[in-house]
Amino acid sequence: MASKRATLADVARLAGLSPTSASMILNGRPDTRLSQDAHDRVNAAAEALGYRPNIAARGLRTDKTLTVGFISDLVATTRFASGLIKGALEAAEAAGHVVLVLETGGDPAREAEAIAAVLDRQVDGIIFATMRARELFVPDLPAGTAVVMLNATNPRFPASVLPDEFEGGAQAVRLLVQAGHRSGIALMGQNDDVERDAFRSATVSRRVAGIRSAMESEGLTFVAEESIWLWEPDEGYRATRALLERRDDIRALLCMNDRIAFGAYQALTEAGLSVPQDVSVVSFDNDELAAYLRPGLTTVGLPHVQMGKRAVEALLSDHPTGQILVPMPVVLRSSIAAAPA
Amino acid sequence: MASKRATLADVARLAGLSPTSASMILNGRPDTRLSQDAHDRVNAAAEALGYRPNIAARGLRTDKTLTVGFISDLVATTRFASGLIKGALEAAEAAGHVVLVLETGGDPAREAEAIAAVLDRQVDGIIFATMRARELFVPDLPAGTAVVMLNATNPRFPASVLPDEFEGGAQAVRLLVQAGHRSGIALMGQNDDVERDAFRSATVSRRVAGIRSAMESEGLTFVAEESIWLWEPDEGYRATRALLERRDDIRALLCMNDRIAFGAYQALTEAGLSVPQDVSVVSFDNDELAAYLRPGLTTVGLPHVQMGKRAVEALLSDHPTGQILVPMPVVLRSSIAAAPA
DNA sequence: GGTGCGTGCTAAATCCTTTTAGCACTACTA
DNA sequence: TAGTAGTGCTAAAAGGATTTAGCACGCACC
Repeated sequence: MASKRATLADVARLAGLSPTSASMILNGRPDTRLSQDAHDRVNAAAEALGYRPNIAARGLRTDKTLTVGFISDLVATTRFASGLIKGALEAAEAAGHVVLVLETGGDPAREAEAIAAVLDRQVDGIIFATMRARELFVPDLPAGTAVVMLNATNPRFPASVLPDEFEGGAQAVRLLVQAGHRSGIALMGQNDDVERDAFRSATVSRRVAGIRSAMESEGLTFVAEESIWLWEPDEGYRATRALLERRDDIRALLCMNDRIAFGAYQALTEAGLSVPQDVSVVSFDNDELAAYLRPGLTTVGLPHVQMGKRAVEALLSDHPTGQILVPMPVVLRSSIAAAPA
Repeated sequence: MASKRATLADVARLAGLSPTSASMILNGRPDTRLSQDAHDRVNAAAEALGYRPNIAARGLRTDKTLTVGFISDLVATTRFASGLIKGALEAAEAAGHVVLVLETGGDPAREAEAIAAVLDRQVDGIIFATMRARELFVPDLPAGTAVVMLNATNPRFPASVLPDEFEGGAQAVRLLVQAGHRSGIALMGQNDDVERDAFRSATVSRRVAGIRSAMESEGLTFVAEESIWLWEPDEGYRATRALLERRDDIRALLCMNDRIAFGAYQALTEAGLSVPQDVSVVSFDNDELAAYLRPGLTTVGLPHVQMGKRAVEALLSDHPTGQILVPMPVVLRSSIAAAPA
């Protein structure tokens, strides 16, 4: 029904003023000496016509499109991705912006395409997100393009948002220590001797560093460190089973992620050990999984939504720069019990 | 470095022609009588300057923005959401379009805002997506706006994309029947007597209809139907436990979704029954979960990605209309065994 | 009575494309 | 020799906003 959108000219005409005046009034320009009467007439006219500015036309003149580009390697794989997107959408909405989401699959050609596509649309800034934090290659961009790296880093773009993995790693250790665990703690998923050269991601190494630092300052050592190549339930199951066959003094498992912990649960159950009475378990990520397990898995979560939010906020601030470390929330459930005295 | 984007005028100047000619040549206008030489010069100039058209400016003139709006109630909750988005992005990319993603949380006010925001940006069409298929209320839109409902329906907008739940439900039944199960089958999550008035969603009722239809045409009946209010692991666990205490003739569980099945696994394990030797399990959705379980859960999946894809394809077709039912894929894992002869 | 100033408003340019209408020229026809 | 047709190209408008520069008027002042 609504035949055509009203334009500024329509509003001006209805108010009996020039488009210039209408524009100034609707934009609340200060220092303009238009009469109160003119204000009233324009506002009434805009209201009556349901006027909304055409953002493309405005952008042509002002170079602001109230739109940001979100270019991600993967969108659908993990809950991580959607959390980042959700956070970005929230912050954008709060700032009256809107988000163009593109996926590259990590393919440089698609990435170049994606960049071109958002640039063609004159976005106000671009967020580059990766699902596994890594150093991301980014092709050349016109100077002055605002860029924030999300869960990624790049030397050319100083602004980045990352989870505070070091502190998160330390917190996981402290959870066990606070419950009285000082011995029989195994680290599942990481063994520096084996994996020295296996670069996983920038953030994982910080997670490990945080873990080791906290262990050291508590004066503790792991009773075992199981290297796990693929951090998936199957591998977690296998590694835990092997560990339990070798030793009978395991009292706590510090798992590098929830999927490993999931596998560990199964191995523990099979071995007739119950969580947390016999063995406490703590891990990382706060996957959907962690809530489904019985007993619920205590885990140090990845703050996806917060990260997405902070990234957009940084992007829309005057000069996005510096590294933002977002705290990882401790999600307490029921997988840690007090160590036997 | 790149100081400013080259404009069409720059290209024209470099080629020694008018912007008109440059535009026509670059857009491959037929029936124009510009010389081969002119073509060559313009193309060379565009190449040299790295010219890319400003889509906003073009849109101003042509009313095409190569952009679609994707308005969803939830973005981050389920893997479902990201699957839909991923599919939409893929199809859009293939068509040279780009996607504006907005989230409304199901709140009518935010929904109205979202619609206004995409309309302000002159999108070529809008997709309304919901995470639990339902009849979605949509405020008035300017006539002629292309709209496709995704996982939702609305009488005012005839085009919609839905999973083929009827057929999917039937397939789940057939999986059991093909394995020889003809008795001792329990339906977990649905009992018509109890839930007659509890409207879950348009698609769930079709799923149920498909299940019942297939059971009937096989001449079978359920040995038990457990109503489950919230389709989460905890409830699935509880319901299954209760069922197993009541009866000892259960040979197969048809679960309404994977999370119920997950809870059922736990109850079965506790009862000393193994999947699939003692009890076969089949369910719906193909959650991430389903792959993590041991043994892997055979499930009739929701075709998220396909659905997102089809929705955008429909939207960009001449006249989006009609209901598109996307087949639900059977994902075979290891949770169904042959029934004892 | 000329100058200066404040007041209230607008014409026109600009952003970058596409598109309509038509110009200027040559070659050919009648 | 005027008229027609074809060829190769362009001027200018349009699309919807913002912004710069400045007009016209009334009033006070010396």
